[in-house]
Amino acid sequence: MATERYNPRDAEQRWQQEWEKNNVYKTDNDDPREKYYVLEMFPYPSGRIHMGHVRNYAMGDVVARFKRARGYNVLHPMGWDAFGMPAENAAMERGVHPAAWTYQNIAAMKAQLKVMGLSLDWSREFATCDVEYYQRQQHLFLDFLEKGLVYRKQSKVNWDPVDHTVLANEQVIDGRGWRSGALVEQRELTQWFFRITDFSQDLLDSLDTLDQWPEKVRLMQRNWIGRSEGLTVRWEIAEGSQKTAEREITVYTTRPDTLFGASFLAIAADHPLARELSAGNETSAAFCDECRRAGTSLAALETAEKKGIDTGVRVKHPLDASWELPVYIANFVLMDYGTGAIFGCPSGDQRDLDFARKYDLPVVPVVMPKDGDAATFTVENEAYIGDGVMINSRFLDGLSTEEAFERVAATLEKTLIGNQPQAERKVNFRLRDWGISRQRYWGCPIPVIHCEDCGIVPVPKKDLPVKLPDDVTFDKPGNPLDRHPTWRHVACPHCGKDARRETDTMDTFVDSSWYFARFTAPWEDNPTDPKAANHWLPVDQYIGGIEHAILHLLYSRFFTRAMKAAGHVALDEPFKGLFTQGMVVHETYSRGEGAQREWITPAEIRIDEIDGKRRAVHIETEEPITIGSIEKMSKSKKNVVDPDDIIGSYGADTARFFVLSDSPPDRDVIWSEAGVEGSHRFVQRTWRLISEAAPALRQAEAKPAKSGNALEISQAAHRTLKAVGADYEKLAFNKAVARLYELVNALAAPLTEVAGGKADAATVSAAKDAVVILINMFAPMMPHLAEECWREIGGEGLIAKGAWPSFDADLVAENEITLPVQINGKKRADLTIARDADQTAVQSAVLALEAVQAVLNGQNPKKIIVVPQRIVNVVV
RNA sequence: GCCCCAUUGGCGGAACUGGUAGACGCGCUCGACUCAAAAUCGAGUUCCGAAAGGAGUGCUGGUUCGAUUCCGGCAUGGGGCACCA
Repeated sequence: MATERYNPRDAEQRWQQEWEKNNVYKTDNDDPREKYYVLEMFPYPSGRIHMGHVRNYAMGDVVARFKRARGYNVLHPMGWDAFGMPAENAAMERGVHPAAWTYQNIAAMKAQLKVMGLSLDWSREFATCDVEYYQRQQHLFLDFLEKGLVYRKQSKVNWDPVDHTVLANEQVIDGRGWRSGALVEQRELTQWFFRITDFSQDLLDSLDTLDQWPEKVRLMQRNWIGRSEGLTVRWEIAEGSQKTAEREITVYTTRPDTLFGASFLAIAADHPLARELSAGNETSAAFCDECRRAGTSLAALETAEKKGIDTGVRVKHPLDASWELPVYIANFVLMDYGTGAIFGCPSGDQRDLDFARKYDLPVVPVVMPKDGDAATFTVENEAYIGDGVMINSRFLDGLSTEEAFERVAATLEKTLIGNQPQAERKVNFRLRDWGISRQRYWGCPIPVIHCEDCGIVPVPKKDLPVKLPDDVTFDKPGNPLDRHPTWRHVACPHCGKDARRETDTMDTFVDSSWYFARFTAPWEDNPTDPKAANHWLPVDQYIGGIEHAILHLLYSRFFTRAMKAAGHVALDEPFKGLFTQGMVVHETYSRGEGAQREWITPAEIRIDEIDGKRRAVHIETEEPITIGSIEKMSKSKKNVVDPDDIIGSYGADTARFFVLSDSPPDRDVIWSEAGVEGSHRFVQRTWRLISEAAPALRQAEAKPAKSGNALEISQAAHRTLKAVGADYEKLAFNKAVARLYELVNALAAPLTEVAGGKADAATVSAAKDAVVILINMFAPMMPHLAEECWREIGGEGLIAKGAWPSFDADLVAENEITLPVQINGKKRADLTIARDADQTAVQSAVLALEAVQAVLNGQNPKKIIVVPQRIVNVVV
């Protein structure tokens, strides 16, 4: 009777070869069945996959296999997000060419993914650094340029004055360059931009149609796009104040109702007026420089202490010309948003209030809560930002905030200064155009040529691709394309004169903004084959980390619209269903500080617990290591766990099953191996139960029992089948796992009986039916074990090509239900009663219960609440 | 700083649309098998309490017959903030 333990090392390889031999996962674009496109966000080829990848791809694979079993023609491709900074860093640190480094990493990671047994169509694989891919991206860029979706403008970068290099925000640590340690400056460069703001309103409105996206992602995008309705208001500069060439300052405000609470104007350091004043004033120039040094990131800007300086310029209040207000240059005002100038109403905005207190500016409350008292309402250290009733606001007093908004808007629209209205209604978006220029080598070259006579000349499509030169060096700082001896020299396609290539490459977000479309016909000479793209798109189920909730997804949505404008696809929204899986997070470990800080992988350290305190030491050197915060697994922080150990000891199925168990897939998990033994036990237990019963099962016909002893077996199997199918549809893998455990627990005794030859024919048939269902249910999660079990019980063909079984409705229905009985909201008893019993029957049955009688003590209950099919609550 | 999310036993978590809190797994305890161990099987396992019973879903206040679930405030942790991908 004893069978051998399941050996994943042997079985997994065998079945992977079998699938490959049969081309099971190769997708035919002309297959007539209904399509289903499932896609996981493709990985950056950092070198090794980590548990976060395993989790992501295991989920996608369950969906792919499940949908295949449900009869769909499934597209499930894989590729590589292969351009980006780490390859250049490796080149600088180790002298490897970025291409060599990247392709080696891809080979290593592909091997790891292969071991996982994913049902991917590898024939469609590509890397974004393949010339064949980025050539089509250049084609798209030229099309967008032609459609007016691309332009150039001045924009700021982090400049390292020692390394002569543009730094990413990530590379700026406490205002200094990560390698040189030099204070980072901001430099203005002319850079390329995509006009994503052309689509602001549409990108916002269409969020409502994405009903298969998580609400939180839609909300984040809505806030990011940041539509606001407000007023631009012109403030005249008062005579007799600081001299300036300007006559007025235009301010954007969403709160014109609070105009009578204004106590200052604040302008950005890059505002034309600030620049003008700085030219002749050292203090103001120094302050503006300081603001610019703060870094390009919004987070850095907003966490910095709020500061400003008085320019000496005074402006006239738009509703009272005799009222003059000071104009400050302030570090919290952004030139990119609105008009680069605001009016500060300290009582209605916390930031303005802090600023006013700091510089001793008046604070006049102008809005109070509806039920407030105007005589006593004051604002001290907390601004009142809500809606309410206007006070201290002259002709607005007593109005609601909305009414006041309208009155001010109507008044100022009619007031003319120099024949122009003083104010105009304006819809404003927080969303900015997408800067795609990168001063780096390892990216897609922007296919443009600069000619002294002809200006900017697009590279003709017939001259594509603009290939990256291979012979580059990274021993010197700066962009290798810039200092390449020949690459940038080229004849102008227009006039033939000597000209130079654009040396900026594209942001890697561009690469990932259309790869999903390329997968539909990766062999096509044009960027897409519109027929294939329109057949497969939108992606039915897109799965990836929540960290991409805004940028990647928004850029892809824009790109799809731009591609539509250029005729490459016929749709707006690329992703119909989105699932944001939680991240696999882990503690970080490091030694050294600041720019010297060096990250250490978990594999290199040991955790000791001394007096209840956790301490980390380096295994090799025994030196103490700093335990840092818990963060998403990333190559840069090295807090990654390689799945090879787990797959090596337990097999891919156990690893897949384990990462799908327990945690809800959209929740972050702190990585821990505790519990992997349980998953492995389940694999072995399932194999043992099935293989021991297999000789008997092979002979039997699968037939659910409708009555008798075996009924329970069939009910358990069919109820689980219904529930697991629903779980897979919702991507609730952890729940499916729990149900499978329950079913196997329930089948253990009958299968042992069958194996021992002690079961009657009806039981053997019901057991066979249950086992067939069981194997099909765990097949999407543990495909190798499923094939092995399937063959063992004499199944025909491959489970990977099999159809999802259907459940028997009679077996799923419940005739009797057990109602919990509460007394005053606390459960005191159970009542088992026919499912269709009516309210009165339930009530009298409840009153007859001993527990209820005891509490009632002969009296009548105050109230009995019967929630059909759910619960009874007796109120005493 | 701003936007979004999470918080339930020793641990991961379950609880459908407001209706039995703790399914399932891990760990632990006890038992069976064994010369012994591993593997396996069985029983128990929120906390307090001998028990009866009581308390309990980060904290706090509210709505409700009834709140892990809805609303207000707070705390802690995580993600994003436009050049990490």
